Amino acid sequence: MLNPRTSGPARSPAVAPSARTAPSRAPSRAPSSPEGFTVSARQDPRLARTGEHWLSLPNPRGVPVEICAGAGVPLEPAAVTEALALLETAGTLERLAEATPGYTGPEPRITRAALTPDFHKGAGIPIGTVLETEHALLPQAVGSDVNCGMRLEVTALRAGRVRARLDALERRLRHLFFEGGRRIALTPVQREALLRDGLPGLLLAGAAPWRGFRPEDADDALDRAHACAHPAATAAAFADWIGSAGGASHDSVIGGIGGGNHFAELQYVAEVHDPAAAHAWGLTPGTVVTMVHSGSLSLGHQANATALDALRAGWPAGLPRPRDGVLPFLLDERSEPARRRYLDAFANAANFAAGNRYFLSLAMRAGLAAECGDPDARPLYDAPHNLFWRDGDRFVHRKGATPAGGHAEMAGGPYAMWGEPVIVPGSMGASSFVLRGHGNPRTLASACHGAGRRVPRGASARGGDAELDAFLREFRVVTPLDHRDPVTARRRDVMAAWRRDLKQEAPWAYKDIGPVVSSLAGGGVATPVAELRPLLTVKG
DNA sequence: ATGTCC
Repeated sequence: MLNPRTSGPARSPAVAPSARTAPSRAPSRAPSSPEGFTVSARQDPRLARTGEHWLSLPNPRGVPVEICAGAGVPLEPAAVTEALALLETAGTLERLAEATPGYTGPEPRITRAALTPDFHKGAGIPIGTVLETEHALLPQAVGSDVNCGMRLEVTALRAGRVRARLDALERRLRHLFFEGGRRIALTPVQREALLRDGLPGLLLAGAAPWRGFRPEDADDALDRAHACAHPAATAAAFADWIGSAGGASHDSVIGGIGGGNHFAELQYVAEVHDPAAAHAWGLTPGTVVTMVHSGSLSLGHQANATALDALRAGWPAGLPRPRDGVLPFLLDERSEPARRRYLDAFANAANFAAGNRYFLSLAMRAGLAAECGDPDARPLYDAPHNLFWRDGDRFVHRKGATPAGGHAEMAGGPYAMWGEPVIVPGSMGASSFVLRGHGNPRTLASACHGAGRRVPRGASARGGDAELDAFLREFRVVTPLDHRDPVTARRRDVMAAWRRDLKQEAPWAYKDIGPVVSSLAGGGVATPVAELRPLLTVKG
């Protein structure tokens, strides 16, 4: 079922995403947008190619670092520099253990790292980093949008039915998401249940019948909870939100999409690459799905800020703070109270994010139900890409990297047969992919979380007006602003800000998804199951 | 990515 237009070595399952070519007027490159942020891997002498789909990053600390990226993936030298700086944290850990009074624990270490093909520069640590440590926890290796992730639901609707109702759906979803239509009622007791015990906790505690809710959602949440439900001892860090005004009738936070690259999208299965797995997962051609990309809004930021404040305050006097600002927790007794506060707030934020993706999916269900008939939507997966996983004193941190377990990692659960669903969204207007993971140890069983930014934020704000207009003519984008409304469109200041933000997320600000997905497939990290194309995008 | 400060 692979696209015959793709040429490539027979060994690498070739993927030809139709994203760049299929929507005939879609801008695939932007001559006016700034270039020069990325190079091909062979132009960066710090990288060593070890295979068709693999590079290594030799470093003075001798930490094994594998990068999954074929020759066609553009890489950002600034992000390579950032990755090298991160590895110096190994030295920080040594000095911190020595300088911490009474530290007698095992030597804290960075044992392994991997970069996914979408990696690009982040705030201190590249987005697309997988980091394994022992006896040390790095909040910044998760990122401040704790449990940002993807949720995919498969509906019983066909693309034709949705396409015929797009105008009405657009109005309906605008109302649901941006005009007070979501009306998600949560009592303080329910908010606390969500933050402490996650979505299963909330739904099993006796869910209110929100629009779109199905009783089976509780079972689904339990079945699929895995790492997304983090029990927390307390939700004290978020007492304000739990008890905030609005309470039982309306919540102004939950149900928000967020900004940046976050979205909720109606898509359909355009191509099947792995018929057996696609059939098992309900991803048959023409099937409509809802895809949600969102995080913990302000909660993760608060958790992260709390941790960093504690780390700075407890930093040993006389030990210089690392230049890159990456501060680790040691697993010693002295840092335990602060670490506990962070772990609880982290768990609260992670639970909020997964719950919020559920509520965003409910809004999509409600919109579909009102315009197209019962979508009978069932979650395929909720995949966190900013999170850490703990196994004793070993931590696997993923920042902008998504789990891609294989049969072994998924044994005993609903994904044992085909491996873990890996949701890789393309840039706006482009195809997205569902893949299945193979548990490849070279990436610590991780895949990328998207196409990856190619042009830094801010830089991409310049130029690209013609391309943005072409994009907006081609694709249906629902935003808080109706740019086609004559009154709104006359507010030049408002429209300028809106266009600036949208341009930062435009297709030309991102890498092509094709070589990225081909790297995952060829490298044996995850193989494509189905390709999805957008019908309607809701942008926060 | 976030929501807010000057």
